[in-house]
Amino acid sequence: MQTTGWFFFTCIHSCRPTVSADNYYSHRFTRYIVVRNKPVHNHSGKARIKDIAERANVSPGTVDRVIHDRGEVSKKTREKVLRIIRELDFQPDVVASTLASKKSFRIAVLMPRADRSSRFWESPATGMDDALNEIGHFGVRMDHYWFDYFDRSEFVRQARQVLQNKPDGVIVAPVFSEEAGDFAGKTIQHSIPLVFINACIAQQPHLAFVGQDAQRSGMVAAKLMYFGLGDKPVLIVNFIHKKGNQAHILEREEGFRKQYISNNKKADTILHSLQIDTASQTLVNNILGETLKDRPDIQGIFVTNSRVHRVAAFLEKVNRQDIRLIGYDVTKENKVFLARDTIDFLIGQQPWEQGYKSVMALFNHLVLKKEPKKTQHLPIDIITRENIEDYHNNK
Amino acid sequence: MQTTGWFFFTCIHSCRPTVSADNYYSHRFTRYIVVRNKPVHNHSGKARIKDIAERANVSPGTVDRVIHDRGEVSKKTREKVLRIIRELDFQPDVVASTLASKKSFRIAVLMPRADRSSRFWESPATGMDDALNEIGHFGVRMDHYWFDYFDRSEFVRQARQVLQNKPDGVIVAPVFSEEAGDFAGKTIQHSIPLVFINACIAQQPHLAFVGQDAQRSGMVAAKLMYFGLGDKPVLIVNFIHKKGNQAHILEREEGFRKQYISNNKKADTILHSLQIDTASQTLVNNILGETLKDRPDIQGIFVTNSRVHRVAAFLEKVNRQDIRLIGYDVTKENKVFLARDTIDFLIGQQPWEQGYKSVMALFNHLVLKKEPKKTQHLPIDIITRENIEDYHNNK
DNA sequence: TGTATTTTCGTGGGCGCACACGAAAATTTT
DNA sequence: AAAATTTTCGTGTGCGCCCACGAAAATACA
Repeated sequence: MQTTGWFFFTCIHSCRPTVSADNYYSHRFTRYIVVRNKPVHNHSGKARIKDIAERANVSPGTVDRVIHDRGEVSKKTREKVLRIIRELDFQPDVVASTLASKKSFRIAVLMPRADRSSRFWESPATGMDDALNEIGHFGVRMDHYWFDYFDRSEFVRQARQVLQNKPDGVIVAPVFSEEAGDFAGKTIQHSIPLVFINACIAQQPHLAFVGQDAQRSGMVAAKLMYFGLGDKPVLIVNFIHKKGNQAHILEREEGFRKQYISNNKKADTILHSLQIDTASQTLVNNILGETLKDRPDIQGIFVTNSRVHRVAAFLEKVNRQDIRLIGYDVTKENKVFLARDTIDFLIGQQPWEQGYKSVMALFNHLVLKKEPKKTQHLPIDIITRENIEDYHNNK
Repeated sequence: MQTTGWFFFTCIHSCRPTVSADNYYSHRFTRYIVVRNKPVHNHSGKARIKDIAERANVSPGTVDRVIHDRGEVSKKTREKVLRIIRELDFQPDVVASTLASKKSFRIAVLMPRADRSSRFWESPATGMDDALNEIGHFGVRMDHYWFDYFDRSEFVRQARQVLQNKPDGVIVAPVFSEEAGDFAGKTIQHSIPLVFINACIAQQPHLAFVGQDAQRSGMVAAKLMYFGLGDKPVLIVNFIHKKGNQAHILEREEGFRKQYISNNKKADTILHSLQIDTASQTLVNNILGETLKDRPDIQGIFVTNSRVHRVAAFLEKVNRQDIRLIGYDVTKENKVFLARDTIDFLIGQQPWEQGYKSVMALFNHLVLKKEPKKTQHLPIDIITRENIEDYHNNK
């Protein structure tokens, strides 16, 4: 890749007109003339179907049939062609191929819509759009099937729609893990490649998973908390809707606990865990208020998802900004409290990248025929008041 | 983008054979027949050169000449064609265009080689390679012009080489800002688009800058330091080679100071700054040893570049791991100390992304004819022992 | 051995665009 | 008004691959 530069370029342009010695074969009867001493590759340095055909003494059509496994080729020729393909390391020209086939790929995206309760899913969607913009020329199309983050039945309905429409590839956010598992199973049956975004159902076969290592993100949070607090007691808050199924949120707590305990030299570190199943600020205030009355020694709070702004609002209300607060995701609400330093750190999931990379994974598979990395863990971003602007800048 | 899905796809495939009603024009004399009521777009939904030609009553060749501003078109026809192009919102098909033109673009990359003193530049190179892999089909080539990070004259020599070879686009790491400024000026003269990577010379016109906001990264470091230390004195260490010119490294210190002071409520925060111009560990030990003897109250050290591992080694030697240590970049050496918690945080620059995005910026400009974002600030990564694995995972 | 099938293959016409070539129209010169 | 230029334009070929069509070769059957 380093040495193909200037000289080579000159060569391309000056030599081209004289090199194209095509049509070595002309008729079925005369068969093909094997041209010895002819360079393996044509001027562009890459073997073409025509080159293969010449070498194999067959027509381009036959080579094409072999390449696409379209049958109608005798075993013997097939093998000869395959051998030569390997010999010349033939790689079909994606550009020409796209142009000729005019085939278009449809990617179905099954993910929560961004609503007032959380705008989180806006960013992945943007990332997907941006990716599509770069590769749309290859005939890749995208269809969105949105569902409400808390509406299990809508998920199921939309999933059914997706299957009915038989897309060429699927991206799914497995918010409801059981139903998503079913869905994943079915895509496999139809041999539709599937990419998990944001969370993963490891048991189900999939083309790729793009998202964060939940447990490790919890560990990072613990690290930050410990850095600021040392061996002081910490409260963990899970906002979990009882109908939702958020395995990866629990993993975050697990990671946090593991790390925090291992950091602490003293044995009496107190980690208190709290489940809150409500969106009402008043109720949150009550619950937290009582908890803090019970344990006035609590110096830090870790919230395992983006609803950390609820806790922040509470802390400001009771004037306890001294308590260290760490949560997830750069949302509009959280940004306000981060700016005021009530929230100390947010853990970011690089949502834009998640969208971008999921599309790219499918693109690589469908168009370029290259297998993407199966697990694409995104960096765990730590967002502070100071770096938040960059975070959104180029997304 | 959302609504082109299934139905449309069906349409493409079932309608295609019957739609292609070409050759509406046949001879110069008969002129072209204006077909009324014919749909604006062809079956694929996008206008082609041929469609323009029909509408304008000219031949495809003429349209082509207009599109490429190749002259030989009367003013009147030219304007008519342009009007119709706008009307139909014609966008040339990049795929077909690439295939037909067989033009190749050469990107010249002028950046430091990764050597034993720092492997940092390995990652951007990888990112570039990976990007090239995705877009190489469009005839994009890349040539590297490496220089030694400390060798100003080699930079100049290589820069001259680049200009001599007249590439179609340039990516440069402006390590020596004066010389890089000259170079940038010259690329402009030759109207070669230029992308700054890692650091930027804002005065020079450029297509894009991909890198970090240096000052803000210093602020983040300060935030972390303050989170752990509160109002305690901190030492800032700059490893600056006197011959090098690293404006952005000084910006990091500036950002750190600004933030640290604003965080502190007390006025007596001590920030002590130290310049070290040597690679020798022994000398580093001596200098740091004396400094710490002078000011035993120092509780944290901020190192403004990747040579933080020197300080870490010292701290371990004198058994002062209690001192908080923050530096830059995930290098092999730094990783060791991060794993042992001697280094508390590393600030990452997403080097892989820097490489990837610089190439993509040029690709967008050269091939897709879309202007990339001019300033692409990457997120400021905070790397801890806990999240370091992900950081390298998919790069 | 001759005919009907089935298998295996070659050919040709695109895909949308770039570009060279030469011919027609417009303009200038005699 | 005819000839010589210059300007403007249409046509044809090809980029590398896909795919439909039909024809030749191989096999089966009578």
